[in-house]
Amino acid sequence: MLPTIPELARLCGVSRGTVDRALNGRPDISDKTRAHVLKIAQQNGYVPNVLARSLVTGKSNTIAIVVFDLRNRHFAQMINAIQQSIFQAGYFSYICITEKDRKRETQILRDLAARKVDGIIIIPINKSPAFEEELLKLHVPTVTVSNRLSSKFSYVGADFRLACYEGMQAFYEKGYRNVSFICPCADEQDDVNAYAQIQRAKGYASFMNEHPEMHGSLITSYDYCDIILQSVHGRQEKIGFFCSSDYYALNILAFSRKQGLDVPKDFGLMGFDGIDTLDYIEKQLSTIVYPIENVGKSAAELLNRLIANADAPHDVFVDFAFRQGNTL
Amino acid sequence: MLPTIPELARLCGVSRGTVDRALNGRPDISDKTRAHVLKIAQQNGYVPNVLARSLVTGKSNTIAIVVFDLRNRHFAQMINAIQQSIFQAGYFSYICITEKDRKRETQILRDLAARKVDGIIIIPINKSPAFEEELLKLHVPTVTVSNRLSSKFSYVGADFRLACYEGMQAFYEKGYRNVSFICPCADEQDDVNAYAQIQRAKGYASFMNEHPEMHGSLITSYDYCDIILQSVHGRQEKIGFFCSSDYYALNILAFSRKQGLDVPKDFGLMGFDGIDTLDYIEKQLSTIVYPIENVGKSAAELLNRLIANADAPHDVFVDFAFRQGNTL
DNA sequence: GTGAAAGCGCTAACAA
DNA sequence: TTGTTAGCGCTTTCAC
Repeated sequence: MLPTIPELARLCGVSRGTVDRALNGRPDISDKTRAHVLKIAQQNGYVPNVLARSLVTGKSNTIAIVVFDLRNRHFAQMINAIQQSIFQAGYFSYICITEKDRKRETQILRDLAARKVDGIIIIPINKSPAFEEELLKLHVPTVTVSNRLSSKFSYVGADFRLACYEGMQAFYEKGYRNVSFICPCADEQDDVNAYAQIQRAKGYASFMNEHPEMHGSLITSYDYCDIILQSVHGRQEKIGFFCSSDYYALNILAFSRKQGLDVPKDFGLMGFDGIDTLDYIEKQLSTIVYPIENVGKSAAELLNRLIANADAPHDVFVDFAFRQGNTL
Repeated sequence: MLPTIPELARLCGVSRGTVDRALNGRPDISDKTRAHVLKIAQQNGYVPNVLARSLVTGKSNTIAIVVFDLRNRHFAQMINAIQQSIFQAGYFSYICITEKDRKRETQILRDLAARKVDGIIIIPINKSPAFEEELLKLHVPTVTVSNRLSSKFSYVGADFRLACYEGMQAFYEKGYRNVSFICPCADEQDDVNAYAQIQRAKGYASFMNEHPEMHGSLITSYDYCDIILQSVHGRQEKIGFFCSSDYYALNILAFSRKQGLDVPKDFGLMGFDGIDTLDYIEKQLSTIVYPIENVGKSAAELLNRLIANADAPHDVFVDFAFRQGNTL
């Protein structure tokens, strides 16, 4: 349907090599022939076949972004940032959603290798050594984000542990001596990679360890709203809840609205991530801002360097920041 | 690095054709040879080269989703729904962001044709006949979403005009006789495709025409918050604002919180789309729900049929629904 | 400055 | 049942 190089060659009365020279701005061709070929190509709506080109060059100019969700604001923001970076470099990107299905993730990675992607940015949901080995065997430059795999893979993230430790300090300074940490993901099966979440829980635990005067617990149940309701009931002492993700905090705020609870009067609340949905709600949620746009940008740049075999840091840690709202 | 078919053939001591038969479950091969080839392939980490396959079959098993934004909840939800549908059919998808840059959109479409995508789902930002012609010349099955191009292209959307007309009825029944429509996008340059937005504005206009007792205007300025502030000031009569997108309404709610205005006491507010961010805010925004997941699903199914040359409706209109909140 | 030919890795049609 | 071969559309090398 669309013309190919041999076709243009016939139309122009020159050889395929000459057409190639004209089309791709290569030297060793007269201005006249070049102009002619270009005109004919244009007239016939010539579109190069990138697949054929990739087959011979070995470069597909495609990268893949593998995440387990898209509805979460966080991922959309990150993907957006990555796209900005790579588009200029001429890359297209596959977006792949694993839905926290480990098998699916494995399959997707295999498929991506079959499609000869030049690189992969992934928030992995697997973590087994077998998985790592498979990923390595694909021989595709890979950057892991948020969820760490092992030192065999480049990583972009933040010091989540320290971040939560500092979040706890904020509670402490505000006079809270009873703070629980809400982190349902930490409870998932052993074989799921929840690194980022677990590090956050560890930061909490480490603060609690160092402060025996503190009370509170790690809440790994998805019924955290009910648990909060019970904990708050008839209590005098200041009590706080630190969520490992803003989404939990948003749910809690919606819940307390319905229950007639007042934050921070009835309990203090803090989130994590700093998603942009927070801009629209009535309270300013205190949270730890994990600058996901920077993460995306860094991951893209790192991957670029890996692909180009250029010098690149193995890991990149972005700065987080505590943001004071009015829920503490 | 990774083995290819000729390599496996050598390793197995059979011909390339036989390897192909084994690998792709084709007939005319003994169980024994098949098993042997499969084992060797597995041992050597064989991964097919999909590019080479596509080159010969003429099918890339890839579709593209072209939108102008990703940060908007709406698009993320739609992409998610599309992915669900097409993944089962074995497709991968490129996500392309045009950022409302018309040239960029044109370039992206050309690049997609060069990559031999099997189909395209697009919320177009161009609308010129020249653009349509270019798109047609690519000979790639295409489904337009929300923003209509012309009858030359399949379309998935809703009757936005009727939707807004009905939205106005809701205002009317609540006693509002002064309602303005906030639709900044309607003001964009002539050559930008803002079909969905403009249809909404038309629904408003048509209601206003039929009801001379109504007052109000079409607000196309992005300073709509200030305009509201002035309009509301010292007014007795019930006044309402109908936004062509929930995002405007969310901004207005955030603004009125700051200004100490009370919705719906000081003014009535209605949005459009029903994005899921609404679940987290303190008010229940009255809105028109445009079921974007259905849109995504329908678009994917329609595209599938177009690609397969199967019977397919030319256009699909999904049902919208007015959702009563507490902002009227 | 231009043409001819090999080959990227695969599928598919035809021989053996 | 298996092997051989001709492309898919392109890049690249080498010869003219």
